[in-house]
Amino acid sequence: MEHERIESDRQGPGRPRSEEAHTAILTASIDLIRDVGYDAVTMEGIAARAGVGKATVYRRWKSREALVVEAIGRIVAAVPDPDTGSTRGDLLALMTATLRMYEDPASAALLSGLVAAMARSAPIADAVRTGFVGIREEAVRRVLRRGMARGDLRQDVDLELALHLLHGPMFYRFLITGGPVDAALATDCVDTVLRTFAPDGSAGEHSADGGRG
Amino acid sequence: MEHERIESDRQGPGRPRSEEAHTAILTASIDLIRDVGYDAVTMEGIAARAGVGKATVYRRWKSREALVVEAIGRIVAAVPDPDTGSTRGDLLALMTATLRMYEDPASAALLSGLVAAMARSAPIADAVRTGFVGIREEAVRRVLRRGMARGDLRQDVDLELALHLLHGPMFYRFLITGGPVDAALATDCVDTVLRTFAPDGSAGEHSADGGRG
Amino acid sequence: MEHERIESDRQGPGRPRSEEAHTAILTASIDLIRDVGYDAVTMEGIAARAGVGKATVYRRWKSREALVVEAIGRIVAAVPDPDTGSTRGDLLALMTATLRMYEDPASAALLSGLVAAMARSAPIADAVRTGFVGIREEAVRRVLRRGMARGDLRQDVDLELALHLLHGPMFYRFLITGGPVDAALATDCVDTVLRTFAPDGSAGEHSADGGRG
Amino acid sequence: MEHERIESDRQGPGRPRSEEAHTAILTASIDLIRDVGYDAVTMEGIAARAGVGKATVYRRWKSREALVVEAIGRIVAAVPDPDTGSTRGDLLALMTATLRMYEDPASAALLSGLVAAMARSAPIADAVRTGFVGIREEAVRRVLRRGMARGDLRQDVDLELALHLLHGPMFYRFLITGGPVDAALATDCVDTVLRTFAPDGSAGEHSADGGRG
DNA sequence: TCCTAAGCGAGACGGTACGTCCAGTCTTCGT
DNA sequence: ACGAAGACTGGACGTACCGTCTCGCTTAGGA
Repeated sequence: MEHERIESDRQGPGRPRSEEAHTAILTASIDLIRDVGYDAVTMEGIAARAGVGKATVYRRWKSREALVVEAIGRIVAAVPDPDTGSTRGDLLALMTATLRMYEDPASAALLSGLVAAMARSAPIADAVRTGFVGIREEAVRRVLRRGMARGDLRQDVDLELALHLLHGPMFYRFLITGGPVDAALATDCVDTVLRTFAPDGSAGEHSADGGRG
Repeated sequence: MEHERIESDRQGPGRPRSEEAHTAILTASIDLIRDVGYDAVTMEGIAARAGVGKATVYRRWKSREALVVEAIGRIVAAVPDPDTGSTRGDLLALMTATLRMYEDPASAALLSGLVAAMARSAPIADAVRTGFVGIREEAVRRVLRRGMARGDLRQDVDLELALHLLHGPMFYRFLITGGPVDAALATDCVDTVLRTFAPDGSAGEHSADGGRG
Repeated sequence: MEHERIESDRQGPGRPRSEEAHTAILTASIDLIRDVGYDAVTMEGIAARAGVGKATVYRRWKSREALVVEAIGRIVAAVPDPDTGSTRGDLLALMTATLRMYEDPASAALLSGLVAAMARSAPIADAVRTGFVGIREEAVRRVLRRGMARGDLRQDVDLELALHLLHGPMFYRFLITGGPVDAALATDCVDTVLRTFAPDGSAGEHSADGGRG
Repeated sequence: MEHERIESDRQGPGRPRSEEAHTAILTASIDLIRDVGYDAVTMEGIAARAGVGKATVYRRWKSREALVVEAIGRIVAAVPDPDTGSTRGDLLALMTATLRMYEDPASAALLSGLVAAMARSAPIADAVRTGFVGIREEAVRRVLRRGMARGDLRQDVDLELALHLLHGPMFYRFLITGGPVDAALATDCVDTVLRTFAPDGSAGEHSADGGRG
């Protein structure tokens, strides 16, 4: 998440960085994204709105993307670790959390910007993969492993394929088709995974219709 | 596609517009998107690379977006309309064509640039959707409808879901996880779709293993 | 004088440079030097005061120094070439003209600014020497040569020494002691020069008292 | 000389100021003037070169000028009080001491900077007048008064005019014409003063040629 | 032997100006 | 009336210093 965040954890010499300024900058960033849109957000504008010098912004984040990543990270960072008793319930809970990210305009704007940044910058891509995406993927893996242990799924589930089947379609719809990223799509993806990796003797237990109708 | 293109079809008085200049500008745009990415493309840079005055660019397109939209239209590559006899063969043929796009470094760079552009510009997003993506999706729909007619698939296939299950995972891997977009993934997706929408009496006809081993 | 001026005499293609902008920039520069002093003059301030973009300033002058040098050139006031019939009268006329420069608050402020600029910039110093000071010195030399020809002065007058004796004390008082730069001082300097370089047989013709009492 | 020096003579409670830091700052200042020139000297650079915090510099001097004045004061402070037996010898001794100041590059750079500072700051101007200039002027007055008592000069010497005739020309040459401030000029000035204020019966005792040839 | 006060190096703070780049518009000349 | 060339105003970029303000840490004198 802090992919380009300039770290300074240890308390070295010198005046410590102001947490006030930090917060003011992040708040200003979010406000500006919401007010004028991601493209119109400038470092100069953020500094001015936050009542902060430009150098204070650059001291903490090397780029606008890095800053916005952290800003929005404050909103969408929480990823649940659901335990509803059924694999289907757990997966739906995770997907619903992800849905909320797509549905919130600010988060969606950030996500678009992140993808644009990832397309051109390997470091940003890595950071987003490990920080932003990684924790969501790990949550999915946890649920799937629990499902295998529980017997809801086959023992040889291809975790990576399942992951792609769950996240890929929503991502594609969000970025490419521009259609609604809604509960129906999420449910379809979950049921597709459940059917694909259903235990041998129970094919059809979760029918595609069962999840929607 | 020509959403913001400034038209001038009628042959008024004075020197007619140079078709050379037109082409040079579009070519320069595509080259620059490939080389430096959409964000780093500037009108100034396009004009310079095309050996053209800035006013000449603005005279024809009123924004960078409008220009890029038209440039994209020029590179909508031909998409095959395979008829191998089986739905699985047809889908694999389509996916293989798409694969080649991801695998070719130049195409991949362009694709990244397009996504970045889409993320920042609704008109570009629309243009890419209807032009670039649309023809690929239509090819998939044709194959799926033929499969339904042929009896390879259920009669009530959710075309949109199928489409997302086919393209989403590859797209996600390409942009987000950065992993290999290869035949294995393509085959898994095809088989997932075939199983999900298999006719009622023939579940398991195409096993996931069968498509890979 | 145009030491760092960026030349563009030939009329190439493209929009010609605006003479309006040029004048506005120079005027703004002079005004600002007068108002806030050389050190406090900034390119940003000049551009703002002139109602001009910064790039327009930098397109014409590479540096603040280069700009100020040309601005100075514009204010090289006319220097009289008096011919009162006597060397003493001519010198007093020249010194009175110089006096007016010291006495006028605006000119004095500008002069201070120039000296400050000269102390920090060799190119500016050169420009002031040749453009501002030079013509005044040449006027003094003309009068002295005429005095030598007329027989008011010795034939071997050390022109440079005379020049320093005339201008040095007033300059010193203006900048260093801060005392009044008045007619009394000017007259004393003139008479000192006349006595120092009086023809051999006429020492004391112009007594120091004679010029004041 | 310590015009803006911040005093702290009394030994209050708390840690006393480090004489090491003091010396390091002054040394760093002189080194930097010599190395990069007065213009390029920054408080930040001085502190860094001295291995000292910026606050330590500002605690002692409130401006760059104040600091540099003291720094160079350590070199050029001494003014002789010559007694060679003749007024001419005494004046030449004083002027030679002043000459050395103009000839030393570091001192000359400081002098330029001081004039620039004086041109804009009354407090600095006053401080330089009373400190830097004052002690030199007082030395000249002492010598002239001794000359009057001795009978080398008239009893009604205009001390201020004499002072201006001695220092003005050198100062003018240094700042304005940029020519050499050398012994020849100094001697000419001294002899001009001696002739101007020679006792009534002894005009020409010190001819201009006598002082040079 | 602690306490208090002021010093210390370090470096972050809100700012200002730098010199560059590009946006989008506006002239000029030559074709 | 087009073309290219390039100047125009405007404004964001990322950097360097400004002079001030904390930090944690000495380093003294007085309690």
